[in-house]
Amino acid sequence: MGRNRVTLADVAKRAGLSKTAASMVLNGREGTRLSAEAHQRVFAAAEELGYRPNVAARSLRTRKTATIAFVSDIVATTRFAGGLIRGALDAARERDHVLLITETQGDAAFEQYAIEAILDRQVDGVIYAAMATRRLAVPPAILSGPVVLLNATSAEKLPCVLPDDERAGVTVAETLLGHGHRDRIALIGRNRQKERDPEISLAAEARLRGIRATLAAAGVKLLSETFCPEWLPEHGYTATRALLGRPERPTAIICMNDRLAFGAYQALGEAGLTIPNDISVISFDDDPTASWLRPRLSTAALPHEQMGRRAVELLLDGEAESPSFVPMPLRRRRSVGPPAGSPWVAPHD
Amino acid sequence: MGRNRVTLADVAKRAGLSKTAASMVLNGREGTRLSAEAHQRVFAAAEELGYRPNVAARSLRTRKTATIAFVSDIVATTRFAGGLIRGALDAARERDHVLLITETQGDAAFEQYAIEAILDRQVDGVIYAAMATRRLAVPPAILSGPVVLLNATSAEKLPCVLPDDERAGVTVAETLLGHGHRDRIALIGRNRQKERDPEISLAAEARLRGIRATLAAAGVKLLSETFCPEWLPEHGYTATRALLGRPERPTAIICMNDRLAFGAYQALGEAGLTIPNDISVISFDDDPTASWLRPRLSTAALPHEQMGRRAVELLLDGEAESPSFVPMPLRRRRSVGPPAGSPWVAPHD
DNA sequence: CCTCGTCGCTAAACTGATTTAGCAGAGCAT
DNA sequence: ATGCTCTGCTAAATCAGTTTAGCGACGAGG
Repeated sequence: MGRNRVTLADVAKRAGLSKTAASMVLNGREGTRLSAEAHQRVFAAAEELGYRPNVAARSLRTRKTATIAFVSDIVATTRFAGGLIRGALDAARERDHVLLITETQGDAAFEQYAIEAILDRQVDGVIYAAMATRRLAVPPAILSGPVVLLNATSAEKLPCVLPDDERAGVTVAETLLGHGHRDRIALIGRNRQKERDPEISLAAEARLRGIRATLAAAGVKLLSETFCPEWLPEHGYTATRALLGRPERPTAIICMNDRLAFGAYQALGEAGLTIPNDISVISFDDDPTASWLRPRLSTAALPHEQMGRRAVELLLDGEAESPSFVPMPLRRRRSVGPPAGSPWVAPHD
Repeated sequence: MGRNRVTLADVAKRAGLSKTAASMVLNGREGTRLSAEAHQRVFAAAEELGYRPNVAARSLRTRKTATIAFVSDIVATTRFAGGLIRGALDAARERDHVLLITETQGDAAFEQYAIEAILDRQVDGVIYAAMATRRLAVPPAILSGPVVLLNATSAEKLPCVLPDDERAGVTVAETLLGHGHRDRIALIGRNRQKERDPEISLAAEARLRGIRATLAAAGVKLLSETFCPEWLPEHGYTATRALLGRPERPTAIICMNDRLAFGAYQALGEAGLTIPNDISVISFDDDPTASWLRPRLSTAALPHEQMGRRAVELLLDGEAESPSFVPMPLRRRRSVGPPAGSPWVAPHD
């Protein structure tokens, strides 16, 4: 790859100057006393020869590689990863950086290997990303340089980027209240593990907190809270069926994520109920399938692209206070309406 | 990052030998006449000091970076990309290589930039990936080194990795025939553009070819073929509704991809039909949602991980004939059964 | 005793950039 | 004429490895 590349020496020779001069001109160094004419000649020579610096050679001297490592537990392979990487990629490009991607697959040996591989390549910094928003233990080796945690926190109080799940909980609850739902709002997806163990999830507790605070402030209590062993479609399906078997039917269901909502749609469809006429559904994540459903699902979106972008900004530009919370915008679609049988008219959305 | 790393000189000094000796030992060079004892000392010193070579320094001399560029049009961000990257990552790790990821977003300027960025970093080779299986134009700059096309072909007959869509078409048709479906098989997702223009899709034509050849060989004709402007859920929904409005109801529907099948499920559900008792559905891709559906969808899986892996193998190990077709395994789930009203018993699956 | 080959190892060149230290010449004041 | 500063530029060191060329000691053969 690139066998006969033009080197700085070639440029210097063509410009009739020394490598030093060429280097300084091309790097736009201030305070050098090279003549305007020398500048011209160097630029012209570089242009004519199509000169591109050799990053390896440069970084050997400067210890900067303009390369960021994106290390994830397993995120790079899941559907959730796309946005994270894409955002990071964009922000990196804007800063003339490039992304080296590795995956630990949650395996200690792989992690060790991955980290050595990137450290050997002298990356300028590391973005350590998690698939699920959670607290994690950062391998000590990467603490030797700049690190930003993406979708994660750690005991070390490292700079990190997190989705604002609590605020999303507020938004979701407010939306339901705004449509006139009051005392017949059901919640699907309680999960003690996720709520209690920050190493498993930070989202569950935060979303719940936001929802509860908002409803409480409006003097509203949840009709029911259904526990689920996981946040998968089948559990949403089971939970919803159980819900429909109870005497008092809810006017709205909050699902802790879209996969649960997916299952809820299936159960509601089977029961012959229409969304949102009979029951409204609202959720979190904005999984791609949310807009495949009929009616399309209203959900608070995980701002993956923004998060990936923010991580790079934090890493390269510094500043910004540490737990950087990225807002989760509500995707207003068609799954939320006024409570069944109410004379209420939906607000514009 | 890694300010005070141990260098080869440190190792050599500790072993009481020259840098040359240390280098040769650590690289396992044959034909050197260094004593067994010298080997011992170098290994011991490297181990004790935790020596790790500086890749930049090495590659400056050797012109090998043990880095592969993964350039995609837009693939890295979609749900389809995950497996591709994951497979490539795995295969790269096995060969002690690392992946540099960039995205062109289908934009010429971005592409130009991305390619310069990776060429500046002296990557050992490039994997050029497309989101949709198609023929594309390869930017000349990357032809200066080893390239493998992933999920794509080109006019230049470069080495490439493709899913075996035609064989998948055969499998899908065979499955339906195997369950006893004959003359009432409908097809959803015909699309002239996709079938005709290889720069848009290679899959449509290949899948269709496989299906037709197989049915023809069994003396079976398709009941109907429905055209769709895109392969999205809404089009599958519309097409299925249209299908159900016809006098003769199909016993099985082949969808050209899972998103169409998703829409088909919705239409069938609304019509009160049960899968597979009333109608069987089978499809292509194995999108993650395929196993969220009720019943779970039988579909010929795009072998993304295998493909990513194969691309790296092709790039690094060479050999293997060029259009490397990766089989698409059928995920046998619950959406296919014997034709409605038939006394037929489903084969084991 | 001289030459030759082999063994075990090393000095130094080389990769392509950045950076430090400093040189030659011009202009000015003393 | 001498010393000084300023201008415009360059030689050489440096980064951390790999690779080439070859050196000194030793033993064998003539």
